[in-house]
Amino acid sequence: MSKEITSRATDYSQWYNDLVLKGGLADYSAVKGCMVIKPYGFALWENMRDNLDRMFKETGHVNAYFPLFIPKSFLSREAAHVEGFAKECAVITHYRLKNDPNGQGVIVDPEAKLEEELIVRPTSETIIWSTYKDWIQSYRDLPLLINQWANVVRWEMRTRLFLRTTEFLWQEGHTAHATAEEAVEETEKMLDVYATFSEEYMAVPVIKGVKTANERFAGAVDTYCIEALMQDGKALQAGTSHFLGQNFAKAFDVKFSNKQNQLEYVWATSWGVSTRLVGALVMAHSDDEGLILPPKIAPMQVVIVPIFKGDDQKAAIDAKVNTIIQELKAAGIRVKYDDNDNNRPGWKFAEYEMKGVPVRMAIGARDLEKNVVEVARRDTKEKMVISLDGVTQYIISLLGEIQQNMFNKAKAYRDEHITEANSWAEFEQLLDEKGGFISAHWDGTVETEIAIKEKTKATIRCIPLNNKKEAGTCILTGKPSEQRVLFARAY
RNA sequence: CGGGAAGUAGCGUAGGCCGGUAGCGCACCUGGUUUGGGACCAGGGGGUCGCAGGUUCGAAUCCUGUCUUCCCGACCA
Repeated sequence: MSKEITSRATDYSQWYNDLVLKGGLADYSAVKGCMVIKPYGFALWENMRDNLDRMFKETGHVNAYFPLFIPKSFLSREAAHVEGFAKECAVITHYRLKNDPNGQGVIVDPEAKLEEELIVRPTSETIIWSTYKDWIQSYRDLPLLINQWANVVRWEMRTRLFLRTTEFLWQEGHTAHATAEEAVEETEKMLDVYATFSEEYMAVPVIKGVKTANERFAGAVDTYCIEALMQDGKALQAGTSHFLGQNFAKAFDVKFSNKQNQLEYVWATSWGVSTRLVGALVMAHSDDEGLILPPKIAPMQVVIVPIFKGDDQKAAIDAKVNTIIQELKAAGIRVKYDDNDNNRPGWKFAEYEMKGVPVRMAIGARDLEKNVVEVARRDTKEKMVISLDGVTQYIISLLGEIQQNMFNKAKAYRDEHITEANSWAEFEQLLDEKGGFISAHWDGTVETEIAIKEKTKATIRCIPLNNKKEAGTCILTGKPSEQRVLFARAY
């Protein structure tokens, strides 16, 4: 069949592409590096977005929206920031087209050149801090806790569906505080929100940590991150939360009067997660038969497939299924009844397995007689025959069990793939033969970090929060080290 | 951006070297039989062969350019 999926063992990259394309999440588009997010994929993103949005609001944040375009000069106000993003910015130079005088089509009107070019935002710190200057005068205006849901553009050389696209959807929180302590607290609080969301909703275990100076966000004092592990043993940065110090306040001259009526620069944070999370979800859980989606964010949690001979049986099944659906919906469960007659049950089973629907119910005349239904769970592929009495309660607890099982399985895999290396030979062997996170001593210098990356393609994913101090020697240079850090090859 | 591969109907592909009416499977439409793990029979529709030039009486096929995708690099909060 045309919908066969490449196995993970054959070609992991192709497996991932197959799942995204054949699972109906996204498609390639006519624009290089940009994808079309299809309804099923967007529904998944919406469920992520809605839960995150609620969590942001519960922690005191409000939403706003800032422009897509940023004056070129803004970007260069913060030196490290422009350094980090300059190489991947789309630039608007003109605002008008005209008919080509020499033939068909249209050309850029050379008379419509902009006085100052506009950058399509790769991130919004600059446009937002230029605005915050007008919003903040007093300590009474702080903290300012704002989030925006937006699209951004980063002109990457090599793109991959969801994991790295030229345009992507994300949220970016931008907060302003009176003290460094409060800003750091905010940075850590939002990292916790991300970790909670990832583990409790996506069922993807993450390691919270801090980036090294070399991996830090352009313009940040400290970058916190959550790191997840994919089934091929590569790490994926799933979210970041930055303590920006006073860098952007100084760049955009944002000061406030404190209680003593002294002017001080404002302290800042920014934090974001993107549609990349969809890629993380796919790669963390799915198998060679297709997607496996966690119940809490699956667009469909339950699909019901009728099995019938003739209209009479169909009518009897419809009647029963309608009462089941009403009960499930009343319990807040997202359920679909697929009574489309174009495809037979076997086709539907395969299709919904590919789409990763957590629970499938199949019901036929035989079941009606016995007052039962066949329930199949996607995560373990087990099938159970369940009494129709109390089936709603059963499904509710089953969805909870699937959610928990998916997390447990991913966590067991992740935990098995955090390995200590105590020598260079061991480090290289682990990278090539086992993958995953490697906990090893590092002498703390950028030079060593880069040297290791050049030799092995492994990077320091993070220094875990609450890392225990432990004297040792750097695996590459043998110089003294005070703690282990986590290395991995990463997306 | 460098190296490699590819683009022919919605999807997967044959044909290309050696130029001469574009074929097959799945999907789709109509009718019928079916329905407990990717149904079957009969009939039918859909293509300027990625796009733009060029060579030629004639181009899917040869030449040039260009766009897009995939794999490996470089790049990447």
